[in-house]
Amino acid sequence: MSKIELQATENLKSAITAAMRSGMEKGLLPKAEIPDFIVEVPADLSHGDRAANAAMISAKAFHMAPRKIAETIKQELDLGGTYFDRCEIAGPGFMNFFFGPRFYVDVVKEVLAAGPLYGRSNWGKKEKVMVEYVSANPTGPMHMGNARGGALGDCLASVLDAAGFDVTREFYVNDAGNQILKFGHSLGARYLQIYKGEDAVEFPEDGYHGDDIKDRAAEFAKVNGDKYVDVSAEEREKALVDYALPRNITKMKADLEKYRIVYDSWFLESTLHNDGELDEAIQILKDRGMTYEKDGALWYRATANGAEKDEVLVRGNGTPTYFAADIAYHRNKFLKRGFQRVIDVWGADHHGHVARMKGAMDAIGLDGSKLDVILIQLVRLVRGGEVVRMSKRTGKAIGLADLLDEVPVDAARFYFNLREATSQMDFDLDLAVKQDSQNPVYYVQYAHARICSLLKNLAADGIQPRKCTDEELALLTAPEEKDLIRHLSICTSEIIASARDYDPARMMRYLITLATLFHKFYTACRVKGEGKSLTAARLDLCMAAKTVLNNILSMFKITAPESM
RNA sequence: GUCUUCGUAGCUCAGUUGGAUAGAGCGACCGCCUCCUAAGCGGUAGGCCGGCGGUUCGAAUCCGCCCGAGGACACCA
Repeated sequence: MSKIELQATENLKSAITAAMRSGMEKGLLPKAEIPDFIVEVPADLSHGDRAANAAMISAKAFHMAPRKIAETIKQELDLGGTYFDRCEIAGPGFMNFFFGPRFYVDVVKEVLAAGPLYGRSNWGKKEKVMVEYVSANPTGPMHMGNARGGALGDCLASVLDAAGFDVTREFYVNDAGNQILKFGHSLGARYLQIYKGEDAVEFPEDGYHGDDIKDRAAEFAKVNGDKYVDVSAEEREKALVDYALPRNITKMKADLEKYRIVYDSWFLESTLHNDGELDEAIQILKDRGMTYEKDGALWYRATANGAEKDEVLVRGNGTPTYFAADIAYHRNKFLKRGFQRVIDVWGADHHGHVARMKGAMDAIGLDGSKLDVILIQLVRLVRGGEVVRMSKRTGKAIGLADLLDEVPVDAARFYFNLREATSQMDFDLDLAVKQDSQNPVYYVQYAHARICSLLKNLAADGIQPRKCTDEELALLTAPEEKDLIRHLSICTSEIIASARDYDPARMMRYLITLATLFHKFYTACRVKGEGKSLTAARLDLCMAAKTVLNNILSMFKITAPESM
């Protein structure tokens, strides 16, 4: 658990508050409530390491000019218990603070002491949170939306874990309901076509037209021969679904594992139908007066929770809708399994579903505000500056498996997390495989490889990293060294911010900046061949940078190569 | 039409609950390896923050209207 940077800010805040109180007691400032001011990292670092707006924000309450207030605070300020050793007043009344040498020494020591745990915190207080993502339809292969959702959901789960949440990753398998019937019809038609000819059997208009359906039907025929040709459609389709579905799910698991996504649980929708939870959920809504019957269907009074129109729970033909199952599913997450917070990663096309799911949670007696939905915007694949829709090889839409054939997993995971979920993005296939500085994946990995190479080089001369004394670490005073250390220090708060905003892309930006600062340090400061103490101190700094690079890359399941 | 995500450098995007001269990467141009990986570093050029109003000491950020792009509005999932 890293504390120094958070502590530095907190202590400074207390010191400023104390200075204002002292000013009031001496009659230098009017006795008034101290407004809630902030201490932040200034946009322009040349201004200082931290900036406080205390003077400006108090101007109204104190009826004093901000600069005058700032002067008084500065005069009364005791920085003794903080990591700061200097304060400057600037602009309209900003107070800028500068770290003293002890800060830099302590950060390097802290990173090295914490090692793989550096950056982790208890911010989430072990709250039980579920991240559900991908949850692709098991009737066919996964598409690009699943690829982006997979990278984002998986990395978000990691970020939450690092920020101190108790995280469970889940895949919801839609192995029941309408689309499974459709799946069965499609398989049935393809199976019969094998024995009766393509023209003799009509393929359902709304069926799944993909080749994967043909392939599964053919596999099934190879195993079972024609013995399902003359049985009832129901029996035939059940046998086909029972054969194909587990194989599709196994294939999805395999594809996702290639993508380095491993779930804690695969939740089958069918269990909700089979164990009565679905009926239970519908019954509760009935009991609460949230339903009515119309045109032979059972409706949910969504309009009671502000929705524009009501929704069907059970169709006229007696089968429940996806929506009904989803209510039961989310009730299961919250109530049966005790998740305190549930995050769903969905495609942007589901956005109409968000408000009514939250409303339904309230309607069923749970708290809809504990359900957060991240809507992933569209991905366009681009090659040679042009949008590509179809795979050249298969002629079909490019899927997750196709993408991973073409692009390294490292690049895919990196790229999909480079942008916020809410922004539409272009995935440049040319860039993702390019092995040069245009490609941020390599840029970051190169920083790690450079450190490893440096270590090898020094080891050949018999120099190993060792624990430096405070005096030795205090030699790290070059601007490039201080910039790098300062960036290392904010790792924990960046992870927390990332978790708070559900924005793993923030960590990718942190990582790129970290690489930049290391490369600058590397160019400006030599490690090898300096004095013994300075070499040792710089080596420690390299180890600290390597540690943080490693921690974040492994958090995102991107490899950190020893050499490139 | 209603809802929703957006609009910032040539391109792709940052910009943290309103703050200091609006940033980065790529692309363009110019430099830097007798020295730990040049997959790197430095420099130059490039902006009416979509537009118009409003709130504020202060707006890329908040509010309203307009313009433009993507997505959603099923007894589908």
